[in-house]
Amino acid sequence: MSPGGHGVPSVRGGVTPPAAERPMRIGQLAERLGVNPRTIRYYERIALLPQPNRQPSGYRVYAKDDLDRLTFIRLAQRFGLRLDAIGEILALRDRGERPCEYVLSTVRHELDDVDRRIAELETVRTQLVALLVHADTLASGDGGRYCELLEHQDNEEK
Amino acid sequence: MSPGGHGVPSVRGGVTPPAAERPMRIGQLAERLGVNPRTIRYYERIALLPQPNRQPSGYRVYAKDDLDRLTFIRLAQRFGLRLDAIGEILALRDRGERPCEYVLSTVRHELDDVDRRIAELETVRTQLVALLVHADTLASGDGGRYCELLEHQDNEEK
DNA sequence: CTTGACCTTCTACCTAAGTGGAAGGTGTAG
DNA sequence: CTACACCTTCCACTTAGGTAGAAGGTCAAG
Repeated sequence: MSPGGHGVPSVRGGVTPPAAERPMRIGQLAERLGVNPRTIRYYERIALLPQPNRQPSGYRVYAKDDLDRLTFIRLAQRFGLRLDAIGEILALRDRGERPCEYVLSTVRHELDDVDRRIAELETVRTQLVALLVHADTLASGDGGRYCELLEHQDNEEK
Repeated sequence: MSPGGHGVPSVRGGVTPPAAERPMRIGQLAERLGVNPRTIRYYERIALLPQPNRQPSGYRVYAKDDLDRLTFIRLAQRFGLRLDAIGEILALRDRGERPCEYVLSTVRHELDDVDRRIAELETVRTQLVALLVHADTLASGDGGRYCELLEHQDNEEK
C-alpha cells in the first residue's frame, strides 16, 4: 500500500524538470489518473495509446504527452463517448486533422441516444411506480398464475 | 419464410383442444411470442424453463404451461427485471411460495436503480447540450491540445 | 427419392470496458 | 543474502442476454 517503492530514478539533466514532466512508469501514471495499470495496457492494446518507450528492462516509460492523452481519454469518457469514438478522434488528431466536427457529430448522436434511453427509463419508472402503488392497495391474496402483481399490472396497460 | 411447413400433427383425442392448448414445437412457441427459438433453448439452459417433454425424434414439445411461463418471463422483462431475478421468482413459485414480496423488493431496487440511471443520464445530457451550445458560439479555430471543444467545456466545469 | 423446413447438439462468438491469475523478471532496501 | 514492490507477458474470465455456424436427424410433400 505504501507508495513509491524504490524511488524515482535520479535526474540526469542539469535542470530538474517539474514533477509533471518527469518520465514515469505505468504505476505512477496510473496512480495519477486513478486508473488501473491494467487499463493503461488495455488502452495500448486497443491502440488508444501508442507503444511507449521502454527502459532496458522492458518497463514502459511515459511522459507528459501520454499523461495528456490519457487525461483526454478519461475526459471524453466522462462526456459519454465510447472508446471506439475516442479512438477515431485521437486518430484524426494524430493525422493532424481537427476532430471537432467529428466530435460534434458523435456528441449529437450520443445526445439522441441519451434522450432515447431516458425516455425508456421514464416509461419503466412509471410502470414500476404504478406497480408499487398497486401493491399498497392490494392487501394480500394471490390468485394469479405466477405473480398477481405483475400480471394485474399487465392487464391494466392494455 | 412460409409458415407451418409440414403442418400440425393430427389430433389424437376425441375432442379438438383450442389452438392455445395444443402441444407445439419450439418454432411455433417462438413465433407466438416473437422470440428466437434459440432464445428459448437459452432460457432452458439457464433453467428459466424446465426440461420440456420430447417427441420420440427428440423434438421439444411445449404446452400451455410453457407458453404461460415464457409469457411471464417476457412480461417481467418488460418491467425491467433481470433474468436472474425472474429465475428467483419462478423458483419461488415452483416451490409453491408466493413471490410477490420478493417481486416487490426487486421492483423497489429496480426503481432505485432506474432513478440513479436517469439522474446520471440527465447529467450527461446537460453536458452534451452545453457542448453543442458552446460549439455554436465557437466559429472555428482550434487551439486546443486534442479538441478545444471538449477541453474548454472541461474548464468551464471546474 | 429429393427437397426443404424444421429440429437436434456442440461450440464459439458478440458487445464494452475492462479485470484476474500465473509465471517470471527487475530493482532497491535492509 | 532475502524481501518486497513493481514490472512483464499471455490467456482467460467477467456481465447480460443472447446469436451464429456447423454437422447432422426428422418429417411431410411432390
